[in-house]
Amino acid sequence: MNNQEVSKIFFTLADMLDIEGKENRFALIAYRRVAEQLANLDRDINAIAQAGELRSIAGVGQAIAEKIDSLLKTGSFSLLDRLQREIPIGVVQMLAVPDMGPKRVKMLWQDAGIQSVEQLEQAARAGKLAGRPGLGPKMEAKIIANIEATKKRGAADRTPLGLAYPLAHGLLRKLMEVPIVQRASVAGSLRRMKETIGDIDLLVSANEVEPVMEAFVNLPQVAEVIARGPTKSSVRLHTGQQVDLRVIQPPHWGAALQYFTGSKDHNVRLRERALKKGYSLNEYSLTRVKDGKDVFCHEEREVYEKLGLPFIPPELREDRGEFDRAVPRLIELADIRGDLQMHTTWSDGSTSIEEMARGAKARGYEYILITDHSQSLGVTNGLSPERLKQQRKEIDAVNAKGLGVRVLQGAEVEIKADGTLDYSDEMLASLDIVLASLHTSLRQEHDKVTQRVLSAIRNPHVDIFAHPTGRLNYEASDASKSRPGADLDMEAIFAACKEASTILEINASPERLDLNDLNARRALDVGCNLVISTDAHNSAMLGNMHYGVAIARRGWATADRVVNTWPLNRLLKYVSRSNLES
DNA sequence: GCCGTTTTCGGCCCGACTGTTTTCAGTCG
Repeated sequence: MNNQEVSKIFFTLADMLDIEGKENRFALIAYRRVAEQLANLDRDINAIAQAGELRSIAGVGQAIAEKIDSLLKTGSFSLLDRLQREIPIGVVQMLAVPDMGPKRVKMLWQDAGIQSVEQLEQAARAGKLAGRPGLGPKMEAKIIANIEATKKRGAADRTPLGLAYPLAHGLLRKLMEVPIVQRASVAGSLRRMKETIGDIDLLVSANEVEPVMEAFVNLPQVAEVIARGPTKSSVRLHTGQQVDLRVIQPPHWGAALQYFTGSKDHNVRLRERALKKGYSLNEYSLTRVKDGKDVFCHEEREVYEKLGLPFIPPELREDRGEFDRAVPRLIELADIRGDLQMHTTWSDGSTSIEEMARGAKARGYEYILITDHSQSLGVTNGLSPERLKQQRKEIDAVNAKGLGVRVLQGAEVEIKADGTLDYSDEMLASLDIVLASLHTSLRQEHDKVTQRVLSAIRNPHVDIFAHPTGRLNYEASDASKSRPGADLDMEAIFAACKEASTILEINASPERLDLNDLNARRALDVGCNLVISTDAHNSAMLGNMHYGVAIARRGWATADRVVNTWPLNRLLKYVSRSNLES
């Protein structure tokens, strides 16, 4: 059982106890906090259990540690067994319908015998919900609409970052055109740059609320207004995403931005700390408990300062130790000096080498690495050894033009199903920097695919292991192209990369983001170095770098551990040194 | 159920909006 599966069981356990309605609500909070921690863990839960270190996980005490142990050894524990016997799974699934919480689910299950989302829909359509306690005709209609919307959106209830980011900033630009708007920002998981986004949260400060709300709900992207109050409105876009807008008075900006950026768990920890310092914190201000005096924070930074904390960047606000560990200066986009994965018209890209070089120069880069595909990847027009030699001549010619950016020759070399590489050692030695990656036979079983990758990582000519897991995460409309990553032993991969000085890539392409944040953090803890590359297939895609930087920041990366922040001579020395060492 | 520069018991973050209500419960974040 992996981390995500164990996490899910604790979420479901809390849901079942919630429906049952007998358990102390703080116990539910405890189970949910642990579920959240498990989902955010950067090490394998089985390894932690074997080491007897379960209680080192925040929120895990004696009782939950025993439950996890039992779960990993036997697949269940007694409380879970009992609840699963007593509560049909369809009843729990009703909680996924918006406006259906534990109280309503329990009431409809026990009083009306409704045991699934399908039965809930039938009952609502038959008019059998209205009239029951707390339910009227409006809620009945809403539940039908909610079920329909859920069906329409399908399994993908979260929006990939690469889609949500431009969408949200487009809306924000429109809101900033409203004359009375003073400041505006994205908030929530989007500001934290999570790889997928639930709702898009926007925050605006203005002295007057109504004109902003009016502009918001009338934006052309809005399909439906879900809620509209004096400080907050929620809408659904034609593209399906829910967007929440909060409008606050200018003096509240700092507290409000902090509050609406979350995460929820981060905020709970922060407010606990505030209480210990004698303040109550809400989205408007810090309030001194002893005399009720409000302390306004015009800037978000002041909230942390007044509580005696360093500023915690949004990407770290996940209750993953950010209050207990020293917060380093994280890498920034401006630290990036070059891009070390891109494709050109030589293989499956649509931009020439020279155009890529010019695009990189425009972004202020000092160097780029051309990494067209190797020969066996036929669908991408991968390069034969002969064409690779011809490409070198073109690169030399581009460098001779003095564009102000150094073009290096590399390749994205396929790690074939048997673990061998797609070019001879002699060919690899002729390249400046070599990437190796998986595109085929991703579904090999755990040990086989891990060994295959380990042999590539240990090849002295391989400098970078690119998009390590191979996962793809397309938006819902294109979900058929999505796929989970290979079943790799990441601990073994990280250990081998450290040993061989092989660099691990964070692929900044929005449908990859691979390594993800948790893997990046673990890789850094183990001692590996990273590279952030766009994998651009045209010069516009070089602009995806900021997504990769965000993932690195979420992994607590400093610039020094990311090799494409280094000057070129340091980078080249490093990769040649690693060749010699191995 | 967890936890402790208010430690082994008594606390546990804080508020907005809707619908169904005559003052609030339920849901959501």
